[in-house]
Amino acid sequence: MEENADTPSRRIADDLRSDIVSGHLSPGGKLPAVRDLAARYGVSRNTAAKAVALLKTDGLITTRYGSGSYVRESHPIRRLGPERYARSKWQVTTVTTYTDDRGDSAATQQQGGQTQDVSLVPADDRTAAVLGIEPGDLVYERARVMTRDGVPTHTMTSYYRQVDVEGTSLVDPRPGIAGRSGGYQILTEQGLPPHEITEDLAARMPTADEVILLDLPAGEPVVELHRVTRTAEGQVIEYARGIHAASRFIWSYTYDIPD
Amino acid sequence: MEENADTPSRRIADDLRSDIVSGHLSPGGKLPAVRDLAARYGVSRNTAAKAVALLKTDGLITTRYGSGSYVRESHPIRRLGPERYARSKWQVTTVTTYTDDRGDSAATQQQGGQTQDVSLVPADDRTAAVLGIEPGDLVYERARVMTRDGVPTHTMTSYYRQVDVEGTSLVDPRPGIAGRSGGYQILTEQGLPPHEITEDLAARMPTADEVILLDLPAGEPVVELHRVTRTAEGQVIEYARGIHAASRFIWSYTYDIPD
DNA sequence: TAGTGGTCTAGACCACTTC
DNA sequence: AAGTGGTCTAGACCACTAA
Repeated sequence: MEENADTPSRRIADDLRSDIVSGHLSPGGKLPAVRDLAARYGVSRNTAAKAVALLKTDGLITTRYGSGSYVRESHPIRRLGPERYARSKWQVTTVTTYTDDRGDSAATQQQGGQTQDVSLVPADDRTAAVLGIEPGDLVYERARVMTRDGVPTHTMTSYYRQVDVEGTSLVDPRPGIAGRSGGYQILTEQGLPPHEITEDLAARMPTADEVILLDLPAGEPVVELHRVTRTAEGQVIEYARGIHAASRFIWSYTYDIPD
Repeated sequence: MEENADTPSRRIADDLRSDIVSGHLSPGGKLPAVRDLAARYGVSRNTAAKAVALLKTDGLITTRYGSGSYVRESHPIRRLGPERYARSKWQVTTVTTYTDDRGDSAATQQQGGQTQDVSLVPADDRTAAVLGIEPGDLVYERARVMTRDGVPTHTMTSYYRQVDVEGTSLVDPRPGIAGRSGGYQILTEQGLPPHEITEDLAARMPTADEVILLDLPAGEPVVELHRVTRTAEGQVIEYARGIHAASRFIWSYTYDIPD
């Protein structure tokens, strides 16, 4: 059943792997140095390094330059269901504002585990098609990077038609209102209450940029999520794209069997 | 912005990568031999091989032992929405049967791009919890491997309570009835019409077994899908687990924003 | 300063494919 | 038989971390 290349580097990697999964090496624990592995197994340093590299691309360990190799800590997994968009979570009746302590002049702000950056950009083909405008037309882009416990977990970039959000606090963001899911609140105030969501999901390996942005360990895939939000009348009011570190999420959907 | 290690192997890999994305090397096309790359760049064979290995783990190329390295063909992507479970697709009124030409005696059969294997197995903890039975209780396991154009795309293994399907054609499978989505038809005949589905999705790197089973190229993630099917009364009638080659699918879900 | 991961060279052997 | 990918050795240098 097993079609394993029985090579020294694979054997060393397998030994280390079973040490990890069996718990002999606990998360955060340090692996033997590559030089030590080489000596213990009687192989060259290069071969031992290759074994460690295998575990790295498998996402089992992380290496810290000049420090050592460590068993990767498994991150808490968050389950994402439709309830994360529930009205009760973003619909506010009394607007509570609070001032920004640090008084940033830039549009980028740190607030509650996310950065936010709003700008006016020309729509690309996909965005234009979804929002029902022409490619190149200006749209408001609201780019966010969400973090949890100081670790970046995902990005989410929303696009709005200019006419839909012009003059709102989303365009000139102040803390307290344009936070998480604040977009839906603003669209509701604009007479465009969101009603229906379509989410498309695809998994792939990250680009080099995404590895840096999300601080992804080697061997961690990402899930690319495209979200289209419509009103009850079917008008598209938001198009959003997000990149999620795969290991930190589970998506969950419940629906009736169609006819 | 770019935090790229400027090493020879990276540089070679980058050159090849831009040849691929620019189209100078078309899908299915052959890359220069490692020895040639080494000579052209004036590096050791080892270094050139490392560059090729980088592209391989990125999923951009495939290597064929003893033959060469080739630009990976992009597979057609299938969009998966709830409509794939539509009643009209599996509910049959007139049962059409046809005979198995090859007359296999085994329970494993080839039919229309999928293998099927039915057996009675003890339920693991997760399956038991979902189906509402005790761990170790016997359940019917229906394991399938789906292929498309001769390429395996995903596995899907369903679990049924013994009492729910005993004596049906699912247990003693004959071709023509227990094909794709045949399980729902049988459950309906048993007085347990499926009504609601919950799907959980998670992306991760494949195990060694999955790489072999799905013939996955290096650097291709998988999506693990867990499906729970219930009747209108909320009774769980099927629990299924599937492994999908990520690059061949997009999942799509549409739902109303909850309150 | 000592230890560590990362990378490289030059040469070698093996396994597999293609002809 | 020739070409190719995969792996290995032995030794070297560099960049980074930690004390």
